[in-house]
Amino acid sequence: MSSMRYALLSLLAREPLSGYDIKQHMNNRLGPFWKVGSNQVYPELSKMEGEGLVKLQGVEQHTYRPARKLYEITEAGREALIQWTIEPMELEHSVRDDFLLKAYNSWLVEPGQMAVRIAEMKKQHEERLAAYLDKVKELTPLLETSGSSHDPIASSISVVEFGIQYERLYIEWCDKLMSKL
Amino acid sequence: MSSMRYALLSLLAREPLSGYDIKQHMNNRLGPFWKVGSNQVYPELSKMEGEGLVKLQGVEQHTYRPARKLYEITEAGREALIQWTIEPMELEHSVRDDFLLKAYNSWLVEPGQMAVRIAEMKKQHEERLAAYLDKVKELTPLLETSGSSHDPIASSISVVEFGIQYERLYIEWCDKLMSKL
DNA sequence: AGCGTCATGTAAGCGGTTACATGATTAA
DNA sequence: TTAATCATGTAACCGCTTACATGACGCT
Repeated sequence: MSSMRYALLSLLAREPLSGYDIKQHMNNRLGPFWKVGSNQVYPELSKMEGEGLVKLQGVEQHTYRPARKLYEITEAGREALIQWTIEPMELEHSVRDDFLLKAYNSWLVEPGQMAVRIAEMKKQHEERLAAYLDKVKELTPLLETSGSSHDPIASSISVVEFGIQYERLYIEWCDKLMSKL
Repeated sequence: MSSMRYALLSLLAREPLSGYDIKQHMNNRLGPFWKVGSNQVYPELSKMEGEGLVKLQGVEQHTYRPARKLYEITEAGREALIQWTIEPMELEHSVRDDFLLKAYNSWLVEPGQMAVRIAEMKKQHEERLAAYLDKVKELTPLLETSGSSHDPIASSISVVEFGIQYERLYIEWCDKLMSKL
């Protein structure tokens, strides 16, 4: 019932991966949208294997290295993922960002100290924006020329573009906050 | 260490409230930015009272109704809140929105079905946007004419304005998704 | 008669974070 | 020599969600 398992399936629907790969993809590539710890990945993969949503494609063994267990999605897994994707949903407590809460308290603190924090936050979001822009540059040439809506790259780009717009809005908001001090 | 307690203190820094009030403020007023359950509010208030961050201002008793315990923030609580607010922080896994994950899977599903979900999501965000706009209209006349950065209303407006921009971006993004189908 | 509001709280469970454990290799 | 990378996993903890419990009033 957790959406975490669907995040794993989302990656496996595109290519076979090991638990380690999945962790890396989420923490580095798909960036800070979704993160996982190994504690979640490995047990969840085992569980899903038991339910037939995922199966072992093979095990790579490089002499000295630990065995690398490659998983692939099954037909049942694909269908479960599609089902979940088209399932109706309600939007929940959207943004639970500590910095928003701090901004809510900005009237309590000295403007000078607040300004430092705003500048720091802005910088971090600028870095994230830059990373997302790089990501788009990296993905765009891989797009199918046909421009089909069934191209996974197109879906990836849509999500990253959300991230870009989000970071831009955050940066603008920081500027506005700053000017109000 | 949880930021939840600072959310409670943030409200109490503005006015004395009961546990019930706090819950209502978070779930209705400050809207879907932050939500709490009673299970968290009441034990946390007790704990904070024990730590001297908050104290009982009095207990209202309306014959038939349950006793209403009004809490106010202490000087120590105020200082703890200010400390937390000006503390440096790093930004974490920002947006963990199920719908983004679903968009990431949109290449797997029929455009027709996806279109329905996008339209639904867009509508929900439009409703939220309308609620935020109302909130700003309600807050703006309460602003101090001086326009001081120490006015809590100004801080409230900043936060709601973030929400407005966020909802606008989300709506635009839904439109873009739709046009790509 | 039944549901919603006010007002306090408790109990159970799960999901996610942080840390730990192993063990060989390669780079600073 | 210390740290990081690859690769799997386990253990402990904590915060949050959902549900339950009480009890009188007021509205439909």
